[in-house]
Amino acid sequence: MMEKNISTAVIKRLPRYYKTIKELAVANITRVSSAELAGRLSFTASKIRQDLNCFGGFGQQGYGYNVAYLCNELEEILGINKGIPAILIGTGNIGTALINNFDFLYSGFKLIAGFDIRVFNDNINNVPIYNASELERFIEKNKPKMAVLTVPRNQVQKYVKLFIKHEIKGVWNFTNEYIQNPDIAAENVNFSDSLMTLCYNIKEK
Amino acid sequence: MMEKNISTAVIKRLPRYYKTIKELAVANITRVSSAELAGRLSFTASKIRQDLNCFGGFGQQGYGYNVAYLCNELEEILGINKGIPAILIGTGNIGTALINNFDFLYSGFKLIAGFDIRVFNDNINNVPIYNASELERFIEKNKPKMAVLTVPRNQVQKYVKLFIKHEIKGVWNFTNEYIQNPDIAAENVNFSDSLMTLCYNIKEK
DNA sequence: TAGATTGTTAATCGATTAACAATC
DNA sequence: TAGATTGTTAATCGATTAACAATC
Repeated sequence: MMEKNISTAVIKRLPRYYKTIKELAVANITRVSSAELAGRLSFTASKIRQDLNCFGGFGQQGYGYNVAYLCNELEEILGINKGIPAILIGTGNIGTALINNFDFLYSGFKLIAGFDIRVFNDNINNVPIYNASELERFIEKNKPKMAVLTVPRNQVQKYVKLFIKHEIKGVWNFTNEYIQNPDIAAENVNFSDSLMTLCYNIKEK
Repeated sequence: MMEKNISTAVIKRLPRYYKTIKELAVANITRVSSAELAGRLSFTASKIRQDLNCFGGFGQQGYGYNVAYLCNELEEILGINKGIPAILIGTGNIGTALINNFDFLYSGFKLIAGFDIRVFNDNINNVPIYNASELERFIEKNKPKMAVLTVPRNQVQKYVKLFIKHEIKGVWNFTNEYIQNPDIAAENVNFSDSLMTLCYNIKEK
């Protein structure tokens, strides 16, 4: 919680550490060295030791890291072991695909409802879908802490304002509008940025 | 083409420059300064000038940048004005959502076919979908340069090998397996990494 | 104890910002 | 010409890597 200023570079690597360690844990491997992790992740061992040390000394000289212990610690650090309540706004193609297929719980969230302006009391993959007119009342009552935003970009600012008002702490943003706001954590998933970057890199091949 | 080693940090910002400039062009704005762009993008003006200068002096002292000209140059640099032929493997939920909704052409690609092991001669949103058994023959004949990969992760390595063999230059990777291979450009879109990062950042709020 | 491997400091490398001369 | 704003160099800041003493 009160870790002193971890750099965003480190934070972005945490999920990769977690997943690799989790795989080892599932495979019943009990210990691992930074050098082994380095091989699996194509990072340097030095970087891995330095990154993990931002959060405490999880390893042991001459031994390495205990897999089960490190796995638990990373779950704690990321905060993905709590099933934080989340909602989704906009049940179009991408929204629906996420509800149907994405394992929210694995990444730390419990999807408790979806909303759309065109829907009245439906459900997708056991997630209840309500009309957008119910949104504020639902938030007040159920206090979700995160919202997935899969709506047209012209509606983004309206929803961001509403999220902040109701103390939603984070937004997983699939619109093409960047969200950058000190009052709410945002992850901007931008397909066209990603694909344009690929286009550039293809040229260089 | 032969630009001298542009850093990945710069390359990742190019799409954002392009989109902002494109919007100005569409709005019939003819000139823009680095300071104005800085305001729109929440970058520093200095960074913007330095980034753009990696590719040449597009601006003019005392004037700023000509929007239409810069827009064209950025299209050229990114290479998004060519409609590079692309295919998609795996027409599950996310694959289908992309075919139905994503504007490939806007990001530089023309989606010419989709493939799936469970499908025989179908089509989605006017894109023909073939059985995966047809894949190699199709590639040989139509020479796509990019592949969207939306298959289960245990099939990733098989397809990467096949892409390289047939000189596909880039892969837009939606599986949970990271692709990092000197023989093919890869953009790894990883939903759970993104969401775990958001989970971490929510805790800090 | 000897070997292994961490934690951590110092050195290097890269990216960002500041500053200003050049020039439109 | 005077004002504006770029292109570019130098300074700062941050992130990565190397090295090794500490220690299990």
